Amino acid sequence: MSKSEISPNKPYDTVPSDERFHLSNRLLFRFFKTANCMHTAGTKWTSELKLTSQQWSVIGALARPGHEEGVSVNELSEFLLVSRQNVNGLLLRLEHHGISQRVPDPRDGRAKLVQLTPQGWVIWKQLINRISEFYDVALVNFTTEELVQFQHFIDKLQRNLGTI
Amino acid sequence: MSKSEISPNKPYDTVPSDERFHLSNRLLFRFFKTANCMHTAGTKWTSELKLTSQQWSVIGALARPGHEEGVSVNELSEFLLVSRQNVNGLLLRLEHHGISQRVPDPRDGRAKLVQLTPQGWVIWKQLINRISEFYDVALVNFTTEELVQFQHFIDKLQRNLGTI
DNA sequence: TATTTAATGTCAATATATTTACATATTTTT
DNA sequence: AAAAATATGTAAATATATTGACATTAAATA
Repeated sequence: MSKSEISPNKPYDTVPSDERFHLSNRLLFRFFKTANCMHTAGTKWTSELKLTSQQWSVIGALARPGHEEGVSVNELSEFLLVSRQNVNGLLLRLEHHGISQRVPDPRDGRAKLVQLTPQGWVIWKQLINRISEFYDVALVNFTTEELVQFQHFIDKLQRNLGTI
Repeated sequence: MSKSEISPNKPYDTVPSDERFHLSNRLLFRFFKTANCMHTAGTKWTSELKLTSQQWSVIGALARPGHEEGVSVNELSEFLLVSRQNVNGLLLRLEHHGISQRVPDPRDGRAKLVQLTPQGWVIWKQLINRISEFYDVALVNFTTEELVQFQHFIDKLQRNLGTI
């Protein structure tokens, strides 16, 4: 049952209103909205620590095993998939709260190593437990199999977007 | 195989490092990043129209069948799941480009009806085709069944977040 | 009818995110 | 060693998003 049979007067380049379009539209629109809700809910979840969900990501990236001695701004930018300039702004705010610091990279005079301060490590330990609770709420009623499947879809979408 | 059997010295409230946590962490982290990439890729996709992907949402909401005569800012805010203030900013930019306008609501002196201008309708017709191409790229290699399943997961996550 | 309550839109402050542009430091090349 | 190319970090302009505050209009209540 092709589209042209249904609406012969509406060619593809005028009104792409077939099922596939509506399905895609609904899916990606909700993906958008859900990501936004996740950010808002996450930020509310750790409001007592004065940390936004983006800041979770940065702190988590700095606390990764094997990266305790420091990470360059560029590495952070690539890991988080956001611009260097955005990372810089995030770091300025974290530094203002005494959570992270930048020290010169002994092996590259151009670069600086971003690392958690001792206070940052304390906050990380509180944060990771709070985040874990958040995950439990956000993903309650998902089986392990569903989580795997869900992530598989996200990764596929992400790869497709990477081609743009 | 409970966690306490694996690492008896690491109680839940210190290092929640079990499989479930890592799976959740990876999934939501990638969800975040993918949404961000989607915004960036989408905005690049319609850069020749000078429209960002958030503006797609607003224009699309104003072009919905049955809402051509206008929608209140509050309705827009609820539909898009973003704050009234954010909608206001988006509308200011759209109005600056002659795409939308606000007219007094004859049935409610407090409210204003947001509607597309004639030029806005012209742009919408160009936009919807470009968006359709974007969807095709973003969701290539997804079967219809997978799209349905994917959206089911997103909706479930969204509902869980709504409880926070 | 007068007062309170609620809905609506907007302003201001702040955080997140992008692109463009540029200064500085390090490599690489000549 | 000097010049060109590259990597890195920042600054500025703009868009998106939030919360808090507030003015105005409408609706509910006294």
